[in-house]
Amino acid sequence: MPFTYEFQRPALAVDCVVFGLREDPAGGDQRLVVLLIERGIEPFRGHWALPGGFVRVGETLDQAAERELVEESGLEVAYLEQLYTFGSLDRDPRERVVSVSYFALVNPVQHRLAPGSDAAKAEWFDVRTLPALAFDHEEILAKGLERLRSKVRYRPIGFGLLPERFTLTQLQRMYETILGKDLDKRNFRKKIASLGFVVATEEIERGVPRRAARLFRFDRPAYDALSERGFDLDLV
Amino acid sequence: MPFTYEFQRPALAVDCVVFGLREDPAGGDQRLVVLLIERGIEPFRGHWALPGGFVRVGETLDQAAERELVEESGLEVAYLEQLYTFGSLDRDPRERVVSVSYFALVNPVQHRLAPGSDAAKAEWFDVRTLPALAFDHEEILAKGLERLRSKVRYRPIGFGLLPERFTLTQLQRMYETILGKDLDKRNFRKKIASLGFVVATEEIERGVPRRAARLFRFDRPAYDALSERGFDLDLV
DNA sequence: ACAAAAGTGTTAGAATTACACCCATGA
DNA sequence: TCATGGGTGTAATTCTAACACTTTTGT
Repeated sequence: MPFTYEFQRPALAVDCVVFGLREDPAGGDQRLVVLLIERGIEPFRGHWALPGGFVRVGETLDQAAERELVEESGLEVAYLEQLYTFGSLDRDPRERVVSVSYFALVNPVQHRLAPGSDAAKAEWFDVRTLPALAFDHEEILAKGLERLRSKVRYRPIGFGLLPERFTLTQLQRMYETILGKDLDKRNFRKKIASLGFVVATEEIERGVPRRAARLFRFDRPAYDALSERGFDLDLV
Repeated sequence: MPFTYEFQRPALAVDCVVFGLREDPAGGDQRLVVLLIERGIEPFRGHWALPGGFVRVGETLDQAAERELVEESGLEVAYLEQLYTFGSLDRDPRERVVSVSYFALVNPVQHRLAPGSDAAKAEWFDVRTLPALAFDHEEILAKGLERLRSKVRYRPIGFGLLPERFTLTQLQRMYETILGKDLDKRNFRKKIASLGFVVATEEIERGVPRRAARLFRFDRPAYDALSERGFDLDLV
């Protein structure tokens, strides 16, 4: 080992803030939800926590985050990005653990959860009514929410929360749910149309008890081309 | 140790992308410069690298970043924030090292460098004409530049690159240098005046061979009050 | 026929951009 | 007196925000 003794090798973990959208069972409202795991082992056994775990040998940080999500919940994420690294000295009561946090979005078909081995159970919680969390996970979650709310305004990440094909009303409701405010339907559609990377498909909704809406999709190549040439979106 | 063997304890380092502004000796141009260290030890001995080093026992990540800056260059930073954590497997030829990168701004009076012990020498480089860097430091630096250029547009961090008291022309030139484009003097001043947190002092420049400009300062309490009530700036 | 959401334009006000000259100072 | 940057306003244009009714479809 070429390093002198005073350098530390803290344990290295990843923790994931996973967001989804869910229809409120009572009332037609939509809610922003986050995935939590009930811890099956100490410390904080029985407490709710963000899905996560230790980084393994030969595994990058991104890989560790994705693996933990699959292991603990069976999820495939539509969007994953690194959030922030938490390194206070006493964030884990066992010993020093540095945690690299991630921010993930999953679309509605993924919401069926298959809890894995080291998690007692996994559940979606409305971000406005969270239980007390283990470790410093409240701080991590707050950082994730902040990132979602700011980034969704200028990058097309919100599509990760929707199915492949979506209606403009679904798209608008997604923004309304994340930003916590109502948007004007006509102005919203004007803006979306002007962007050029939300394109109509030939399909329409099926099986709805009303006039069926046209389905749209996010055209990533079109977006990439635009953002290459220094394009700025400012959605909403 | 409560952890099973397959978990890794990579060495943990911090690396800092430190920006400053410098007057071009030839021609009145201003340049955005970044601090690099010539490595005095292997690996990459003799190569230029970002200032940084290993995190010590009992030291948070932020503390490690600040300490490294003082040790390697004698700098006191005006602004420091965490940037991104790099965890590819082979970024260090010795063994796995995970690096938490930081992004720092220093003001001009700090530009006198006092190289420390484990750095052969420290020097400022124009960001447009960088040498080849050690490790994955080019990637880290690119991330830092990207962060600076995007964040400076909506947060008042650019003041970290200026002296306490500055003229409006200095402020404008700072934005022009970072963003790489010219701004209109009258529109720029109108915008700054409308923000309300760049306030005139009683002082004017001294010792300049021309009409002296009024000095302004950044009023942090005024900014904090504004940004509390959901204010959005959109500088420039 | 009715309920429920889909779809569609215009106008007023606000914000942004383009643009040029006189002033004060020190050398 | 000259060179240098300091300081200032207006008009055209673009963008944003407010606003309501008709259409389609399934029950």
